[in-house]
Amino acid sequence: MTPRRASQNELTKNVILDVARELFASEGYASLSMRKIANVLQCSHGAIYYHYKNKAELFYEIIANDFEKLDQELLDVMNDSSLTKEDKLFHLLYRYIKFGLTHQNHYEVMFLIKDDDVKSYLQEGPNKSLQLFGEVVSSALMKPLSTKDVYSLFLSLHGFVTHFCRAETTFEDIKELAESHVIFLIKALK
Amino acid sequence: MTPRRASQNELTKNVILDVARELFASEGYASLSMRKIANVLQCSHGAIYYHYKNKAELFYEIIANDFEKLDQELLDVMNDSSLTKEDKLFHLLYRYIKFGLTHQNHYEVMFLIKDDDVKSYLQEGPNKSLQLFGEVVSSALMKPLSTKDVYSLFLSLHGFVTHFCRAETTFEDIKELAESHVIFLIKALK
DNA sequence: AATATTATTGACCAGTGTTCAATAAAGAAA
DNA sequence: TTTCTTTATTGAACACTGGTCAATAATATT
Repeated sequence: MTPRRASQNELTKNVILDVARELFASEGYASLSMRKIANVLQCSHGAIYYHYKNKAELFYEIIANDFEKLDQELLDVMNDSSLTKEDKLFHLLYRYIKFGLTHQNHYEVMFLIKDDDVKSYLQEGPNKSLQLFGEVVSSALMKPLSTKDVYSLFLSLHGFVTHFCRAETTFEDIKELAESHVIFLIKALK
Repeated sequence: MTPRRASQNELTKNVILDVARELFASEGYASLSMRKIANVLQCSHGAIYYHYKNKAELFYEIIANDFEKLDQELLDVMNDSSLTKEDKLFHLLYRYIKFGLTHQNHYEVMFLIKDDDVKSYLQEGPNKSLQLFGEVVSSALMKPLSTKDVYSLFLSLHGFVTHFCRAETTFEDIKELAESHVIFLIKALK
């Protein structure tokens, strides 16, 4: 049996997470195998399973962070006192798109993947973000939105992000289109 | 070596397609393996590769059909003389959603799957449908739509379908929501 | 020093898409 | 009818995947 690694370069959750996060951002969920991660970490794939029950759990820990980042981003726009209410509304939607397209592989796991193992970990994340989204948009609009309208608005943004995630387009490439999409949606709100 | 099957129950593209289409509708792309199809067909999985280069090619042949069905559905609404222009617009959007949600696994491959093998077969399909969609909506709206607005409208519907595909919700379950989503989007068009 | 705990390994399992030599069946040519 | 060719089929093999687990090495505790 090969000797166990020295405690200097101990395999911790954090070490795994750092490596996995980076690989994941460039390779995506399906393409990134536990063995590939283990390879970069210079450990056996079995070792990862000591720290994480399975692939879905490992990836959820990465994603959980992203939901917080997304929520924070929405709140940041909301609390930016240099923006008018009108501008806030625009930027809320615009920033959502930007977030999705600059973290495409993350967005995929957050909102797109059908895999049951993955979904079992995604309980509050999406709902919480959706709720915050609704509150924040309502407040920027200065008019309470119906749940249905929040849904429509959110899903319309979601469709935009989804489409360009699939096409692996960068945000820079569709900036103008994103802008016009947001303007399009704001018209529906009035 | 096991004797080759009698020519009576010959393995043809059509036989494969029929079985694959059905299994695929209930199991989805990722979960349906070539071996499972072969199993139902009572042949070896290798035999399928004689007729189809790979899994993606087989599934594309199924999907190609679906694009035609979708296009036809849009045209049917367009040519329904019992509908006013206003109603046509509504039904175009509504029927798009209905189509997506009643053929979820098909929709997934048509517009959602990231897999490079699959995408290599999906060249004209989506673009052609999008173009038709734009023409047909413009005509129902009695006002030419900018490419950007067609995109926005389409992606907003797409987001709706995508979301409920992921959640594996039936169309019946979100009929009212679909209706309000369509109304929401029509507001943006005016 | 002996023992218990923790972390790691790698063989193994069942599954995947795909390839391909072997071969059986059917059809054409002699 | 016999030979040859073409076509369709099989199933072993390959390189992967996520996941499990007994063996064991390193570390902590007694």
